[in-house]
Amino acid sequence: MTDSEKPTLMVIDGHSLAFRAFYALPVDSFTTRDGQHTNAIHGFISMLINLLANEKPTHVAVAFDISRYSFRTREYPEYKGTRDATPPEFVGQVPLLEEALHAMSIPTLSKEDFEADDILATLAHQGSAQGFNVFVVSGDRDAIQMIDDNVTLLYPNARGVSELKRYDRDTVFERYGIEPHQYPDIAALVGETSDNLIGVDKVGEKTAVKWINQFGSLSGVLEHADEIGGVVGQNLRDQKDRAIRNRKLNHLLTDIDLPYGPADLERKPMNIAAIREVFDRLQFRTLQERVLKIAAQDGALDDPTDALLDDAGNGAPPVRTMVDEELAKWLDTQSKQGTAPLALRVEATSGEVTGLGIASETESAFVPWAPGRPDYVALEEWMRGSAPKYLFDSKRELKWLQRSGLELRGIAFDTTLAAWLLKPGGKNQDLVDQVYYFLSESIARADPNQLVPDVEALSPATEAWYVLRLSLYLAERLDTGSLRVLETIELPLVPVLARMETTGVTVNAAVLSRLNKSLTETAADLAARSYVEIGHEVNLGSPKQLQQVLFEGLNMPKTRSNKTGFSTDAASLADLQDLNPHPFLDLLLQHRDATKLKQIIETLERGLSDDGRIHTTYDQTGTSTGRISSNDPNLQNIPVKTSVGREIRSAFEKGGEFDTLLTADYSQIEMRIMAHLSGDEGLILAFNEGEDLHRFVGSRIFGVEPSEVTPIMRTKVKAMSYGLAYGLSAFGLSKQLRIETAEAKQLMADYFLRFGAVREYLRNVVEQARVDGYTETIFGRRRPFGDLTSNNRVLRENAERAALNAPIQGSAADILKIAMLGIADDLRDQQLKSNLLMQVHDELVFEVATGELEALSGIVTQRMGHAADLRVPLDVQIGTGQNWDEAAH
DNA sequence: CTCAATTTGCG
DNA sequence: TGCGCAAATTGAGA
Repeated sequence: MTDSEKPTLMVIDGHSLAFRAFYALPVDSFTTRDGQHTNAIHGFISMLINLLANEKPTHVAVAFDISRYSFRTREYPEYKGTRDATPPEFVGQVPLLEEALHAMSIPTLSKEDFEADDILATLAHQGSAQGFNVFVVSGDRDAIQMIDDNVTLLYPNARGVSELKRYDRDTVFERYGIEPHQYPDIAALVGETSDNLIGVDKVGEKTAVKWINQFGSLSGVLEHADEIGGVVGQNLRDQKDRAIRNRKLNHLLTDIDLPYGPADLERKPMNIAAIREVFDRLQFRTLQERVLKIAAQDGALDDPTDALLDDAGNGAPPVRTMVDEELAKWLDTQSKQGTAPLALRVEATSGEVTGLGIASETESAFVPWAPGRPDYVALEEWMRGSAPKYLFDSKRELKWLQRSGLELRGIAFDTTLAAWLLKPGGKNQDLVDQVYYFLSESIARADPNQLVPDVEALSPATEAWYVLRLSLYLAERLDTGSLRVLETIELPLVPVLARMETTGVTVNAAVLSRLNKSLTETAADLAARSYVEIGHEVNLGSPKQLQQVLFEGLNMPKTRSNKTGFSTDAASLADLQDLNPHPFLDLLLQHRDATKLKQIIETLERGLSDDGRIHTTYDQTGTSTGRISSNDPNLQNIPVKTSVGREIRSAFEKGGEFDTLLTADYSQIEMRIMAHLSGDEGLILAFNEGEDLHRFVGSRIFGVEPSEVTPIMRTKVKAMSYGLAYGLSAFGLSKQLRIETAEAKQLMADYFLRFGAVREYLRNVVEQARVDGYTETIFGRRRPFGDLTSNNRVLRENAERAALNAPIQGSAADILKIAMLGIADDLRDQQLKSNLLMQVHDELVFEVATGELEALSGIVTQRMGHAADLRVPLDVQIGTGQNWDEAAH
């Protein structure tokens, strides 16, 4: 067997290489948005990719130390004793690195009481004996002893891990003048500072090599210690115990028990979905591409050709194309087999349905669809009947069906919603991702950019079969609370949201256009005036250029710093205006205001359809807390706080044939939920008294009559109350109210003195979440939290604030959703023509059909007011008007 | 062209 | 050193 035919085993010392990467790469440049440091992971993976590409190992493993303690520290407690505590920024990266490696299907090894080096030595030893070419990758010089004719050491140079130097027998000889196996003898005499092993005084590498070459080995040297003259000879005789101890400790074990031998470490196809997930989380974009490229070269599972060969027929029932009687008969048979659900997958081209896939666990049918075709009576009956159907992204497909004139009822499962409930912070996955992620099977992803795809897309029928299997799997995975949220809230909400999107909301283009014109002038005027103030033009929209103007040109005091320098946000500019008044600052703020409003108007204008209405898309899986989000365009951030903002709202009108617009919103729902969840008697009383909340709380805190609460007091109390549910600190409160930190602290103390159960509750939420690993809303919606136990303070504290907010925000979201369902039911049952148009977290907007105002406001008040049974009432405010601004109260 | 960073709108 | 979002813009890098 020649060398090139031999299998190649590569074993890597995870800690030593990651640690070198940690110090070679700047921490600041490798940090995720959440504050997780990733420089060591990045450096390591980058190095690994190069190794995989260059050395093409057939077998790979990475070894990690479990702790800094091993049998060596037990024998000699000072071993490695001089090492500083491992930086916490590094420690947190190791588990993530292991995750990344597992996604790449690279096994990691560690063994209690042994060091990674011992694992490496054992594998290298076995590999060499079993006919492997072995590469040892380590930043520890002791690894030199592993080198033999079959074992090469790759050792990082001073510059980090980007370049590795190859050491084989010849190189070692050139460098040290000895055989590799003699290296520990040299090191024992010289000592190893980094391991806190002191050598024989005055003996350096030169002397040690000379002696070893003269006497063959350390024991030879010690035997002949008497023959060595001078001070070094005396030192050797005096200090021979050091050398013996060092030799014992730097001997790497080659016979420890491991779960895997070299042959078990054969490289396996990478898990593409897992790579995407982990690398997305780490925010490694370029690296992800490089890894995926390698994965593709290696014929990983998602390789298109592979997928076709392996999976197209792998378990999936053959696709039967059905029409007419055959289809009718098949559906009939299916329904006779009891209530066994079928999965439905809709195929559409530019919104028009072209085909349907229907599948049971054992059969799948494709139904070609063309508009106006008869003979689908049985199909349509099944679709609009209550027979359970399982779907992927049901809202989208439901809308396609409705556009093509097809009714669909009985949506009994949606894998998109289920996956989200399971992991509400995760990325939205497409069907291919889900199949890979949950079923560990790969299906081909047809490239939509290819005119002539080289991968045949799966039939909707086969896709439906996957949807069915995903549904069964996900239903198993969901806890009963989440399953109840899915069945009683999320699934019934699908048609409600679909309807809202399809209905859209009328927006007056003329109003928008007039506003746009006026704002364009205002902005230009403000810009020109601001240029005069500083003597030159500048791009007011560029924070970078503003930094130059403010901090270099005008020499203003430095504001809060961010990644690109110093902040120029509104709060910072307001601070500057206090410290260093300048007309430019006001003009800039006003210009920002005008351009922001203008931008929103233009987004709305672009979103306006031919029917004169804006059709947003609600993302039911867009948040971690249970809220829905709105996009294309976002109708949940339409200005309201300024007069120009309200003019924008006034462009939102009732449809022509409707009477009026009606808005309904919850007042202080989050505080009410806080009162309910905490059981705080004071807060509960406040809501039951029906008095102005902030006035009531203010009177308690400041010890005055409610009527004596001044506007300033009320503002402070309001900020305090709202901040509570977000984990606001005294510092943050002082910043927001522009008061001294001490006063903010006092305010918080006074608050908790009167409303102690609130603090107790907030503490408990976080504590419980730390134990459970998740938080829960009143209705059982869960949000997982891993970082509550993180060693990284930034990560941990961010998680703590999110955790104390999640049940509050999430329960509020649940409540409004439940109200929406009730309202939709009533509208249908009473056959009202009024439409639910928009949802803005605690507000609903309707257009009211002629004569329905009384009925509708009754329904809305009732359903919203009784969506949940809390220890405090839910207060609903209703307003009407010709447009959204007028309808506000 | 894509992406990160900044800023700002809403609840 | 305040939770949850979407969107636009700038500027850097591929």
